[in-house]
Amino acid sequence: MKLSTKGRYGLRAVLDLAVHAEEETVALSQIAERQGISMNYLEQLIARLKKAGIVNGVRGAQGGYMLAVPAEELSVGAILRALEGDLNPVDCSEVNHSDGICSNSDSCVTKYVWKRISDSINEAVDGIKLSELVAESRRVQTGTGATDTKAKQTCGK
Amino acid sequence: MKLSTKGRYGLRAVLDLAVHAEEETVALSQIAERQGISMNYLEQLIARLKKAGIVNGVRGAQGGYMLAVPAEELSVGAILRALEGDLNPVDCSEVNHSDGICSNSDSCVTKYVWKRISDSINEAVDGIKLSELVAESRRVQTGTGATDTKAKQTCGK
DNA sequence: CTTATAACCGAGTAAATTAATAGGAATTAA
DNA sequence: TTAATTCCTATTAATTTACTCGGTTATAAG
Repeated sequence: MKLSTKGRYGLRAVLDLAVHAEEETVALSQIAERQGISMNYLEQLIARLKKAGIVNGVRGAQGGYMLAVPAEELSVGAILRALEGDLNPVDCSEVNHSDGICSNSDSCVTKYVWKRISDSINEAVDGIKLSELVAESRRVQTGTGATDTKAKQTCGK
Repeated sequence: MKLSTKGRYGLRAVLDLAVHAEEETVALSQIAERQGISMNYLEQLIARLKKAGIVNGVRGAQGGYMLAVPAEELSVGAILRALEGDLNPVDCSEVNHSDGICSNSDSCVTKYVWKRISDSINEAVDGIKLSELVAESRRVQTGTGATDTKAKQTCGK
């Protein structure tokens, strides 16, 4: 029941992009360095975000990436789903029945549980906008002046 | 972001035990057959449940397992945590800070997100009692008369 | 007392998934 | 034309999951 590095790294990458939104485009190499993530790997993550319409890429020299959607309108849920796939705790084709229960099998009573978990996760992440994280990030960084030091990996590694 | 078979099979096993609570003890072989799960593997799952004080084992002939706690007092959350470990989406030692944020690193802003997810999952599963599932199970089975047929695996496999 | 039954225990293995690496092709500003 | 950069696909390494297997211990019943 863990998020993979896709979700963890990927959300940080999008946040990095949002924090540097005034820079028009941000090269992947910059994000990779700031966040301490392999650039090759990050490339794969950003590809998912691009496919989902969350970021836009600009090719060629001086190119890079930018948010395709304003941070105020972008939910953490949309970002995580783009990176991780759906956030359901169990793959169950019938989990979306009207009542969440199929009448066929005893084992499917537990689907009720999976549906409740799924709903609560999605509700939580859809309720957080990227702009909230940007604001929090600025609050935390303010006053240190050490914005160019490589981010230490104290969690989520 | 998926629950493993530990959680999926294990919850079904506990539910099976609760549904057959009048039988004093239930042998693992019976649960395994009814639920279509390998007995050897189930053994490992039940060991976790036992360690967590959720079930009791009775050794020897005519032995088996029984719930250690009434189904009304047993939450799905306690069961899943016993089987899966904590239900946090990210292992982060600092996630439990008073405000959920550490002032050290930019990357830790995302901890705010992990904490919100974590809280919502735990709230959801702690709010479901095993007895609710037992009631639902009886409701679904009523009228079929086919209680001895092997449960079909239509989901959660 | 013996035997069958069933919990209990730990090691080992196969399969799947995740995380990452690597190499190159296409595009574009300077 | 060249350097920078995205874009694309394949391969490999590492980790985790999902089991299997072989045994030991306890106990009810004959």
